[in-house]
Amino acid sequence: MTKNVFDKPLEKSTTSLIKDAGKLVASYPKVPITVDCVIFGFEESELKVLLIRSDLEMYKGLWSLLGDNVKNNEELDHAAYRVLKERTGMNDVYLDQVRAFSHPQRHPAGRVITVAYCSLLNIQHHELKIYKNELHWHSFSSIKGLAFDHKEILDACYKWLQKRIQEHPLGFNLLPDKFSLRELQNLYEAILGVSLDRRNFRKKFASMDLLIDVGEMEEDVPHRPGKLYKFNFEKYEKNKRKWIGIDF
Amino acid sequence: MTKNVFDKPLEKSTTSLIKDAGKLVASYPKVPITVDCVIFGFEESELKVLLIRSDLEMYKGLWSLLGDNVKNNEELDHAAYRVLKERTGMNDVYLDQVRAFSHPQRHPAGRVITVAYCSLLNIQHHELKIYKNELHWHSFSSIKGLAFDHKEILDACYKWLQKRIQEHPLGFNLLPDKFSLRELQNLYEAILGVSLDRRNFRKKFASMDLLIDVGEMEEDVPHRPGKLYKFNFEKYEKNKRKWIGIDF
DNA sequence: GCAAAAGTGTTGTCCTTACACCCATGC
DNA sequence: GCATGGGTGTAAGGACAACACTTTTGC
Repeated sequence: MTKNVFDKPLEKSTTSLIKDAGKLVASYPKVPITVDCVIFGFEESELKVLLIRSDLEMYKGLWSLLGDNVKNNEELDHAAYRVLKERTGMNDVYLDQVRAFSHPQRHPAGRVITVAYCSLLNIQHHELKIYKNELHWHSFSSIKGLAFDHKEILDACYKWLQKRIQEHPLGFNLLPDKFSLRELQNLYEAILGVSLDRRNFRKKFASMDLLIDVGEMEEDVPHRPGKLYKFNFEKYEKNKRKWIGIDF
Repeated sequence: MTKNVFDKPLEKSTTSLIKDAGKLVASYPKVPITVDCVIFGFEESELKVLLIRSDLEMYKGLWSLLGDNVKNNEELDHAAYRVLKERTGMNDVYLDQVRAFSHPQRHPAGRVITVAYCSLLNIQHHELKIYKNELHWHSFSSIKGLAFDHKEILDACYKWLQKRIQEHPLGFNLLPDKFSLRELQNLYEAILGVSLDRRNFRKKFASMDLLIDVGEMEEDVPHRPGKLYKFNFEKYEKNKRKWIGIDF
């Protein structure tokens, strides 16, 4: 039994209230915070990621995620959008927070905590406007080592993506406005790392009734052209699934 | 077109590598970091949460989550476990990171970023050993306002829990070792906020074949006693689901 | 014997899976 | 005409939802 003056749970403690919260917080250790953005794209049936060359001498030659420090009084979300804007010139992109990484040795210069953000975007739609530090798309599967712990962050975001894409229609952000069912299927197969039955895949999406036939066909393909569709975001938003089901 | 010296994406940039990473990081703004733990329990068919009285004068009388600042070179996970240990005396509890909260005004004393952790535990199993700041269990549904932005954090963790419990057998951490199907169903109903068909619920768990009949019955119940079960964690770990299914 | 919850089965519907053939186009 | 992928249907099996009655126990 602890001999504590507050032994009885429900007794009101009136002693030792802290008046100067500022002083308290001033006594906390302070840490540099960064955000790192994992930007996925899709092209030629392949999942891609935006990387830049690390500009640290000690990581010379290695690639790294798009990141920056978080400014004074800047929200993490804002910092992530800012990084994306500054590094790529892109707007109109949605970012999701994945999680924080805090190994004390994760940054060679001492402790830096980073918060990972993830996004998916349409390579055709979002032209890179800034190529500083050799910014460009890398095939996801070819990525071996990265600067810092960025490989670990990337892998965590990839798992996040795999899960997320099965529950939300994120995948459509990776495709052109108008896409064929084959492209859609390639996307899912590439991200989930499985192959899917074509007929069942098509039936699945047909039954969801969330694809709009735009009345056009593929062009410049060396085989029979497929129909083009776009995703019915409005309908999706209206009928969002209220999911109840125990499954493990 | 930007007139940038690195216009060509694939050209190797050999200029302006940063030699002194320490200096760079030293120039980053630094922020006090805290962790906050949302500890869920379950008792008398009700979802509960551990709270303490805020010890800030300005939040006098309000309840708050269990939190503390993150120490120098301390991992976030470690800090969360430490808080739990220090505040409750509990060991052997799993914590999951939910996400970071970073509104610049979320802490009255200035900017503090917090990372929320969530856990579920068996109230019977984990006796509170420390009652400092009136630590005790609160009925989740009765919680109105909390200090700081802790209500927002709590709500985010509740949503996280609802999703999580459908995909992972977390719920069993909230129950006694041996439990009846009724208790299990009460748990799911309380957390998901729905009512479930008893027969279908039992069939579902029967078909999973993850419950072990311990050959005992409930005692001291004012009605026909039910069989007691325990969860087969080993079998679950062996057969973990490889889930592929598009559903939104 | 009454209240309260335990325990149990069937049926219809829907979703998922597995599987094979003809069609349209470019070359 | 051949290669390439587009487009389609069906049957079986499994999961899920809806639904009501009998049993056991405490009081």
